[in-house]
Amino acid sequence: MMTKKDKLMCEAKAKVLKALAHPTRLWMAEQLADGERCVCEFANMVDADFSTISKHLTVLKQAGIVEYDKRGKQVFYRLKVPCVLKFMSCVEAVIKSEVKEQAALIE
Amino acid sequence: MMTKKDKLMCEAKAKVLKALAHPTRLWMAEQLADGERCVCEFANMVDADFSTISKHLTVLKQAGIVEYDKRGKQVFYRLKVPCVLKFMSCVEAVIKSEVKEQAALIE
DNA sequence: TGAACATATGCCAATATAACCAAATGTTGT
DNA sequence: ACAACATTTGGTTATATTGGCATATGTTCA
Repeated sequence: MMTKKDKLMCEAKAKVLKALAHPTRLWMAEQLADGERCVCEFANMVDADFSTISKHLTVLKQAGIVEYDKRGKQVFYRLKVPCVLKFMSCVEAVIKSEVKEQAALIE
Repeated sequence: MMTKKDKLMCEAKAKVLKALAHPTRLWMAEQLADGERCVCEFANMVDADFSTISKHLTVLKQAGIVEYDKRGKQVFYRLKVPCVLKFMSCVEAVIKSEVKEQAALIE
């Protein structure tokens, strides 16, 4: 049975996953594995409006994945819970498994 | 720079994450850690329309997270890449970190 | 063959997300 | 105080997701 407690817990977890479940946000989170970045750096690296990038970072912030630091005019974001990226090797395994199957179908 | 290749890769990964980023789907995936389940079992465990459950399972299937097996009238789903659940301990760490911070604010 | 059952699919309405532009906020240096 | 800059916020529109209902498909058993 999916209890009320289960539901609440899964909603909380889903929120975190959802935050990472966007190509741009995921990419930015991965970049932060190398250390903090300011919003302006992302603006140069990603092809999207400045405000769009800012909003994506806000989503990551609200999910508890990143934290930030205002220094002067700039805002620096960094990973708060770096383990989120360790998961990516598994996600890649899922993708590889799919690709393999599709390749097998073509044969 | 977020290259075209980066983008494609992140889109693929995001698709997998997105599939898990729904409370009901996440819960169902977690249940499958204990072994396969048929759709009818989920129907008894989750408070949602049968068709809704079926659709959620289809999303997990298309993301490559689960696979199924038709046996008689029933369809059994099981985890295809079990490591996806290992990530949950990290997701829980994110949540705990948030809860702690909020608790600290109240003090 | 036909009834009973398990699951999937199509359609639709409600809601959530994403992106851009324009405008607001906050900071630094003059 | 003002101009220049970095970032956030609000408004709007386009698109995607979700969930339920009704319907279709496929299987078993009599």
